Amino acid sequence: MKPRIVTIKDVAKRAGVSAATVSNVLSGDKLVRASSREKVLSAVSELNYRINPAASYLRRGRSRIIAAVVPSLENPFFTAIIAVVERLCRQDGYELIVSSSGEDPGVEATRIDALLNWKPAGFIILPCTADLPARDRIEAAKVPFVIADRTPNGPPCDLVEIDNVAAGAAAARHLVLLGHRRIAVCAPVLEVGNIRERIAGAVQAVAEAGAEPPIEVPTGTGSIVEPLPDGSEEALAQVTAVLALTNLSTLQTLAALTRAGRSVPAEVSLVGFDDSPWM
Amino acid sequence: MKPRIVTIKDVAKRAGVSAATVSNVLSGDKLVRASSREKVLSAVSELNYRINPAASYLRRGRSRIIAAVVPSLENPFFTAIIAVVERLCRQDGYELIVSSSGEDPGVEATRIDALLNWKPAGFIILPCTADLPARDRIEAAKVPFVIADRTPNGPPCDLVEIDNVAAGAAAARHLVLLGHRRIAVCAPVLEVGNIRERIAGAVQAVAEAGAEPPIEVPTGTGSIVEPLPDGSEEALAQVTAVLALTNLSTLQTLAALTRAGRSVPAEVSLVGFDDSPWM
DNA sequence: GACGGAATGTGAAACGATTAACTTAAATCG
DNA sequence: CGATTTAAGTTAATCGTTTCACATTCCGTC
Repeated sequence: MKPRIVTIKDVAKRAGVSAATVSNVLSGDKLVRASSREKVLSAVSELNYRINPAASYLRRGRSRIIAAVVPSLENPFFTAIIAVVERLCRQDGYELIVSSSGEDPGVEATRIDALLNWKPAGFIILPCTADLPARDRIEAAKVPFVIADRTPNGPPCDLVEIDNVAAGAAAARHLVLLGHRRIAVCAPVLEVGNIRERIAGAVQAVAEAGAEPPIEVPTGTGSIVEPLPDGSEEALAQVTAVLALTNLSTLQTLAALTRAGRSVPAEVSLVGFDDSPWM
Repeated sequence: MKPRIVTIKDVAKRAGVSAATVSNVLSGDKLVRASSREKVLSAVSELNYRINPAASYLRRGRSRIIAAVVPSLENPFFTAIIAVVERLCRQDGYELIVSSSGEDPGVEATRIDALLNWKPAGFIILPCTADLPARDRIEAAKVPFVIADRTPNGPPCDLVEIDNVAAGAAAARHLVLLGHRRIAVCAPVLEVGNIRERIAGAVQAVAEAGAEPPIEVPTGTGSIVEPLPDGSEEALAQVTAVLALTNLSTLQTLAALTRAGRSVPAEVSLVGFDDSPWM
C-alpha cells in the first residue's frame, strides 16, 4: 500500500496524449499545438503532478541541484554566503545541498567526491586550503564550478573574491589616521593566501604613514573563550590598535583584550573584517 | 565525448560476477560468499566506483537525503541548528538539502512540496507559524518528519523543543533576584506560541517574587539598526531590566537602549534567549 | 550415489522521465 | 493535383540500480 506517485504517464492518459508530449510541454519551447498544451497543463494541475527529479536527472545526466562546500557552518561569514546562495537557488528552481568540510582538506575532498555523484548543475566551493584536491575530478565530471573566498593553486578558474590587499590597506589606513603607531594584525592562522594579502596591504599602508610595521599575531582556530596561543596575548599588550583579519579573530581579540582589562574602544581600537548585522 | 561514468556493470564485469551480486555486496548483509565479496570490493576500489544516488533512489523509492526547511538562514539560531544537522548527516552518509522559507508560510508550503519530490529519508521543519500547511502531504508521502522549535497545531507528532515556560521563568527569576522590579519582556512578535509560553513563565516568576507584572514590548522583525515599533522605545524607558525572548530581540533592544543613552549592564540589565559563541 | 534443501548467484523487469527515430496529418508549392 | 515540406505526436530505447523469481552449486544424509 505504498503512496502511489503521480507519473508523467498519468498526466498523459488524463490529457489524452503521449508521455512524450507531456514532457515536451513541460520542458518548454517544443512544437506542441496550443490546444494540447492546454490539456496537458490542466491535467498537470488537476492531478497535482510533480516531476520526479531523480528520474529526470538519471535520464538527462544532470540535476537541478547546486552543491556547496564550505569550511564551516558555524561561522557567520559562511552562513551569510549560504543564505544568499539559497535564496538565489530557490528563485531559480534549484535545490541547494550544503556540506561543511570542517576545515579539513581530507573531508573536503571526500565531500566534493560524494556530491559530484549528484551531477550538480553547479558547484560552489569555499576551499579550506589553497589546494583543491578534487579539482581534476570536478573538471572530469564537467560540472561547472566556482571557487570563492580563497584563490586556489593551479590554473585559473571562475573565482569570487575581494581585493584583499586593498581591503587590508584601507583598514590599516583607518587606524593610522586615528593616530595609532603600534598596531597588531591578527588572524587565526597567518600562513593563508588571503590573510597574507591582507597583511601585505596593511604593511604597505602603515609604512606609507610612517608608523612601525604591524606585529603579526596568530589567534588560533580555538573558540572565543579559550586563551590565545602562546605569546599572542603578550603581543597584543604592546599595541594601541588591532586589525583583526577575520570575524573569528575579531571576537577572539576582543575577548582577549577584555580579559586583559583593556577597554575597547576607549583604550584600544579594533577594526575587524567580515561585518554582519549579528556582530 | 561525455565523461563516461563507472556503473555497477563495469564493477560486475571486472569482478566476474553479475550486477545483482555487486548490488548485494554493496547493500550490505546479503548472502554472498566471502570470496566474491572480496572480488567485488576490490573491483569497486580499483575502478573507483561510486553509486549513482539518483538511480538508486528511483528504484528504491527513497533517497539518502535529509531535507530541512527553516524560517531563515540569516539568523544564527537557525544556522547553528543546521550546522549540527549537517554534521550528523555527513557522519551517517546522508546529504542535506536546506531551504529557507523566509518566514513566509506560503513559501514554506511550496518548499516542502518541492522537497518531497526527492522522497527524503527524513524531513526537518522549523515552522514559521503554528500552521503546518503541507502536513497532510508529508504524511501522505510517508516521509518521516520532525518539527522543531515551535509546536504545530493539529495531532501530535515528533517534536523537538525546549520547555519555554521554565526557560522564561528562569530568566525572569534571574532578573528579579538582581533586585529588578520593573522589567520588560521583548520579542519581535508577541503573538507566537512559544513566545507566549516564555512570557507566561516570566509572568509567573515575577509574580512569585512580588514584582510588577512585566511590560510586553514588541520589537518587530526589522533589522537591528531600525528603530523599534511605535511605543516600544518609550516602554523600554520605563524599566530597569529587559528580558529578550529571541536572539534578534536581544540585539534590537541592546541597540535601542544604546541609542537611548542607557548603558548595559551598568544602568539596565539585559537577559537574552538563544546564546551562541558569536553573540 | 541419489535426494532435499540451503546457500549463492543470475536474468530481466521494473522505477519515471527524456529523446532519437519514426509516423501521420496538414500545409505549401510549382 | 501530386510531390514535398513541415508540424505535431508517438514508440521505444535508455539512464543505473534494485529485486523478484529462478537457476545452479554445494552439502550432508539415508
